[in-house]
Formats: sequence, structure tokens, C-alpha cells
Amino acid sequence: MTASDGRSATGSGATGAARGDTVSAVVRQWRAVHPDLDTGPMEIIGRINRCAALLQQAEDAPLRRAGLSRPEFDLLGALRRTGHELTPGELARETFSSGAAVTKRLKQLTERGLVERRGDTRDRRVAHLRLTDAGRDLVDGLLPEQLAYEAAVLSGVRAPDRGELAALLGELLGQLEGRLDALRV
Amino acid sequence: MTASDGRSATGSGATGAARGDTVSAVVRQWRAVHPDLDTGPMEIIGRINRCAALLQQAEDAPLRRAGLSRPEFDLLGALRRTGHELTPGELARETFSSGAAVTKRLKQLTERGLVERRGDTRDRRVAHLRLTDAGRDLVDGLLPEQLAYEAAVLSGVRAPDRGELAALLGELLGQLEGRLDALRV
DNA sequence: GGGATTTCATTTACAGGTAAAACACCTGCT
DNA sequence: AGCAGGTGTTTTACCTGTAAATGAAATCCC
Repeated sequence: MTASDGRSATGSGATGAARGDTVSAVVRQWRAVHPDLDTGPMEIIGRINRCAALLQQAEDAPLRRAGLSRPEFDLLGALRRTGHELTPGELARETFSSGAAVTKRLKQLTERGLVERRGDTRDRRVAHLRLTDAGRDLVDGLLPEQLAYEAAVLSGVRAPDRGELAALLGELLGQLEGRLDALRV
Repeated sequence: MTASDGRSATGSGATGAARGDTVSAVVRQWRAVHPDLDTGPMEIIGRINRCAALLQQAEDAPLRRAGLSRPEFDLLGALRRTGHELTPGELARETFSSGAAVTKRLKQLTERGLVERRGDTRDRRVAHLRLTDAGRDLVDGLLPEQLAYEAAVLSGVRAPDRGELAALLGELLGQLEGRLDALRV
């Protein structure tokens, strides 16, 4: 969440919402202490981190009622949206988590009867996982709730701005996913 | 990081970067399975979460070299940018973390000689924390590196888009910080 | 002034993640 | 066939964060 990130608007400023959020306050503090530093990146990275933290808290509400954590829901969701069985390794890649984390989640989710495993006949190392009926029903019941909740959370931003924001985030994310490995110092 | 979030562009689309990032792929999968659902929020929330996860990994690089985690750096940064002593409670608020987490971090950071505590004379429950010279030097040395690194990470996005992105994120964050409590279901 | 209440910080017990090692199994080479 | 090396998954040890309980001191208020 990077509370130390933040920076004053360097220029552009489409809708001019530079005042009012905590990040801009943090940025002003840094600029007062280190006037020479280019605090530009904080305006983006600090805000992304802070938004993610706040959204995650809020987002969890509908999930918690179902007794699921966000990573657990992600795993179930991956199984649901791909429509076919997945191996633990594929699930790890699909949900961007480590193999060990997936192993633990699978253990709990199978114990709860939401997921079933089936051993591969050819390669006895791998397992194939699929949702049980209960698991599929849970995801299908939860997803509309979840999306409605998210829509409510975002409703404070005007519709055209939402579209632009989504597009710009897509641009950034595309860059990050493509080129981040190269930057890894 | 919400790998289950994602949704196809509903309209607008400024720069049209909807193809290419993982979130748009996830959204397409969901739409194939549940064509009736409004997957709009995923385009924003899913991307924010994924960006935050990727940025955090990348961002940590300069910090790790100094043996600091991001939350530790946030704590030191809060002390540096405010310029005065802070109590544990204030530090918790300033870094958006729990009191218990701050207690643990302070313990380690004081052991490492980066932070000093001083008891309050009036109220013997509270302590006042400040950076040691070593702590201040560490932050001042690290911050420019950190910012340069962040700038490099963001350099893939064109400058005017960066400004717009910062502004839109500011708008969203302002909304979230102001109205999120009210939404807490 | 002294007990009830509130506030601030820390401790405790625990849940969840990670990195590295361990396992189990497959595959290619000789 | 048999072994070297690679791959897929799980296990282990550990670290960090959280929630809830605790401790300690201030404040309220009769």
C-alpha cells in the first residue's frame, strides 16, 4: 500500500482530482522535505496501492459472508471460468500465486466439499481439480453479488471516467506484464 | 490480486488497450460462461489489483537491497516526511496499518538502530518515535533510488497518459476514502 | 477522591503466505 | 534396462499480519 508514495500533479490533470486524497497529502509532505526530488511516480503507484488496499477490504464483504477469502474465491473462479479441470500448477499460474499456496487452499477447499481431485492416469504426479456441484453453485451465486457490490463501490466515479480509467489501467498493465521481467534489477 | 476479476470494455476506451493484458482474457472467459453478467467492474478493480501485485514485486527490488520490506520503509518514510516525532498510534494511522503490526515493526527497526523511542512525560502509555541519524540517512539515500526505479517501471506509459491516469486514480481514491465506510455492508 | 470508562499500546494465539527442501514420478540418453 | 536430470507437487520451517485479550494509564463524573 505504500503510504510513502505520492507526489504533486506535474501537469496534465484531466479532471483535477489532485486535492482530497491521502496520497496527494503525502506527496506534499515529501516535496516539502525534498523539493528536488521528482515525486511523479508516487501519484500513480501510491494511488494504485492505496486503492487496491481499500478495495480489497471492501470487496471482501460479500465473500466473507460465504466464508471465503479472496484468494480462495479466485481459485474457485479460475475453475469456473475456464470450464475444465485444472492441475495445481495451472491453478497457480491462473491465480498468480505460488504452488505452495495453491496446495494449502486446495486442501481446505476439498475438505469443504467445494472442489474434487482426480489423479492423472498417465502421470501420477499430477492431479486434476474440478468444482463440485456445491462449488459451482457457490461461485455462480456469489459472482453476481460480488459484481453488484463492486459496481456500487465504483459508482462514485462518473461513467465516462470509468471507461477511461479502465483503458489506461489496461495500458499500464499490458506494459507491466510484458516488460516487468526485463526490469527486474 | 483478484484473478477472477476482469471484463470486456463496455464502451469509451480512450487509448484502446483492452487487448493484451491478462485481465481482459479473464473477462472474456467470464463472459463466455455468464453472458448475462455485467463484468464492467472487473476491468477496473481486477486491473488495479493486478497492477498493485506486479508493482509491489518490482518495487521491492531497491528496498530489498537495503534489507527493508515495503511496510518497514513506509514506516520510516512516515517519520521522515512528517519531520517530527510520531506515536505508535499516529504511525499506524499514517501507514494504514494495524497497531499490532506497527508495534512489531518498531521493535525490529529500533533493534536495528534506525529508530529511537522516547517516553512521553505527561502520558506514560505513549512513546514518541523518531529516526536515528542512520535511519534518516537510509531513507534519504533510498528514496531517490526508489523513485528512479518507479519512474523506469512507468516509462512504458506515454507521459500524457500518465498524467491522466494519476488524475483518474486520484478521483477514484478520493471517492473510496470518503465514502467507503458508508458502503461497508 | 475514587471507581467506571475510555484510550493507547503490547501480547498472545493463530491463519496464511513464502522459499527452500523433499518427494515422487517421468523422460531422454547410452 | 538403468540412471541422470527435469518436472509437478507437497512438505517444512519460518515470517508477518490480524483479531482478540491484556495491561497500563489517562479521563469522566458523581
